[in-house]
Amino acid sequence: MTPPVAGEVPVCGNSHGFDLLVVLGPTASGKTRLGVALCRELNGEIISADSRQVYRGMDIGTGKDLEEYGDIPAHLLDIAEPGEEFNLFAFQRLCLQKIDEIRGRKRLPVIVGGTGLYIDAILRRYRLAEVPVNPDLRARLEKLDTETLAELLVQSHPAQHNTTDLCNRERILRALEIALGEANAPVLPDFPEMHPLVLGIRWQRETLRERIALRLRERLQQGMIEEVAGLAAKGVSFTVLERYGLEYRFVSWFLQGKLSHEEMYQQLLHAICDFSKRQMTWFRRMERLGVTIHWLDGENDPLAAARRIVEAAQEAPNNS
RNA sequence: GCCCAGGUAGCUCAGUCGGUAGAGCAGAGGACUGAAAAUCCUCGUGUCGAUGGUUCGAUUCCGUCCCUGGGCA
Repeated sequence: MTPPVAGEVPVCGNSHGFDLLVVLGPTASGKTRLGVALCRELNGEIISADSRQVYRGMDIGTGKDLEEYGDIPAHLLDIAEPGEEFNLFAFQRLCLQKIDEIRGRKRLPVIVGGTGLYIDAILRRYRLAEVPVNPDLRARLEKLDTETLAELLVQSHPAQHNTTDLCNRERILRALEIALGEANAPVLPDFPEMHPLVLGIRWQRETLRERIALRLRERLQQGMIEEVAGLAAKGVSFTVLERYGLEYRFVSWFLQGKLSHEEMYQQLLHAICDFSKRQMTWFRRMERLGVTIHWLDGENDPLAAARRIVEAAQEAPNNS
């Protein structure tokens, strides 16, 4: 097989192949490495789809692996301050913008990440209206108790998309804000043409667990605890840190004396393994809802397998 | 060799005054369009160590044997 030469890769506007590459997988599966390698061969740039790596200064705990990128451009990393809000809407907007920019440079956008919801929002084209925070509305809603708010949401907007968290006051408020504000939102721009090729890395559970444990030990040696302590010293409150991912939550608890070092390690390890399972559940759901994921065996040279799939896709007419 | 105590779910154990059993942990599956590394839901059949006996019926009672701890020699 002949690896495509930079510049000759079909990137957009053509009727064959793909014009967007996605590399997904659970945590510690080797997404970044594969994404970077494919960028080198396909003249690509990476767009990170990771809800935690957007924050500056949170490197070790989010597994940012900055040294792996080398000269490959990586977008949507380090774009927010800890404490700042970042969410699905912001991701989708920025990601679509980056896809457009990268295509403008005649290069291939390569989305790499493990946040299933974010990737799904791109691949399944969620229609998200732009609804900013509305302080007046909030002030009025704040007076009602949570149960009333939930009823209000369910009754007035039975079709509201997010059905997960009716018991969470903050989320109900936001859902109502969106539901009530949607009518006044600016008209949504059209979704760009996309013919995505989606690759997924997967491992035997047992092996992935070993990789997660190994990586966690490495991160502790690299100074993960010091990183969290440093953020706390700079004024990022533990309340905020505890919301920014498992590493930050458990290390914060350790720093506050709520857990011993050993407890922190064990509980964190367990939480990360649980999380990787939930990620896989999300990917399976995406498949069920129509996204084709080409699975690569992490243990068996995923890059070579990816090359084969890419080559086959470049020859086939797209049909997305 | 003798005397105790045990052998029940992947692990730690509970229980059945005889009617084939259930907790915790571990594990698994799922929901989910604005905090998503979030939030929430569901899932426990296993020769009850082996083999005889008593019994309508034994994982439970009795005998023998095997294994694992501990003690005595």
